[in-house]
Amino acid sequence: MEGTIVDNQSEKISHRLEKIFTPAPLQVPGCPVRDVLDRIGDKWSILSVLHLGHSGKLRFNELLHRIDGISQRMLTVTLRGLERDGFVSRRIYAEVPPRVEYELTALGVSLLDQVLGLAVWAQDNMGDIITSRAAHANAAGFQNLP
Amino acid sequence: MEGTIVDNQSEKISHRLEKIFTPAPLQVPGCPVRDVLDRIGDKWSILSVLHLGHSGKLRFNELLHRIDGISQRMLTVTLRGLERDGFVSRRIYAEVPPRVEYELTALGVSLLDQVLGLAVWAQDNMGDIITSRAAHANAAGFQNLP
DNA sequence: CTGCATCCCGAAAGATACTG
DNA sequence: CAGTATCTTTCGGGATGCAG
Repeated sequence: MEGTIVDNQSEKISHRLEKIFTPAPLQVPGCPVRDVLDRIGDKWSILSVLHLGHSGKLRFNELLHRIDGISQRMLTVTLRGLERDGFVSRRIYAEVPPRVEYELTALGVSLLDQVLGLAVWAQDNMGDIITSRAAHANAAGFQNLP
Repeated sequence: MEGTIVDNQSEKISHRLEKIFTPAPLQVPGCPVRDVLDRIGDKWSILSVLHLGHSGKLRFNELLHRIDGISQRMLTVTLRGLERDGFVSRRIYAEVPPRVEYELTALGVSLLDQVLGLAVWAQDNMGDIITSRAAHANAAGFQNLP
């Protein structure tokens, strides 16, 4: 496999591809890549991580108001998942009224580092994506004209 | 906000966080980050991109057999989405039997580059995640004992 | 071989109301 | 304030059949 776009653009890419495909070829059961991708793929986890990274410690209601569109229930579910995987710490203060603070762990910060790469990429390349979508929308539109 | 874990670990992180949060604070409608994250968050897009990056040009049935667990329908849907966003090119050969080859575009390769960061990270840190999950499973187990 | 159309189900997500 | 409980709705995606 020589001369592909991948090889031409970045030698590092093929090295990392080997690393990913070598142990197990991305099989569904028990594949780390699949597993982590499923987590960060859900609707709210990444947003939560980005906000926690941006603001540091945050209380439940602070997160609830910062993450646009999330419901109380989904914030709870999301935070429980992130805590379970060790990305977020949950600190409860025995006060009245109760106070709970969430913060990224070291593992969470290292995840944030990766996710930021993707987020910045998304911002930088959104123009190209929009353009491509518009082109395909036009092409599709021609098919359906009366 | 000084002295947070984020600041201590990597100065670059805060710079990129600013970049992400500056234009619009991750609002749901029309946010590039959300948009791209939704796409790569679906069950099969990333896997398809990884396989196309690994093998170069691939035919429909080759992809179907390499991506463990995907159905014919979902492969079609996934490839259409990736093509629409400009990540994958689709080349049809007017032959009998018909042949269609898929390949990453330059934009697709640049996405692959980002995704690989995440994939390698996932492999490297899976141990910690498993450990954390086990700990929480035990903790939960105690709550439910008779 | 490629891949669209249709039907259908279970899981995920939203809305709402209630509690320590 | 910080959740939990419950109900309802949405929808991803699997199975199947058909077409170019």
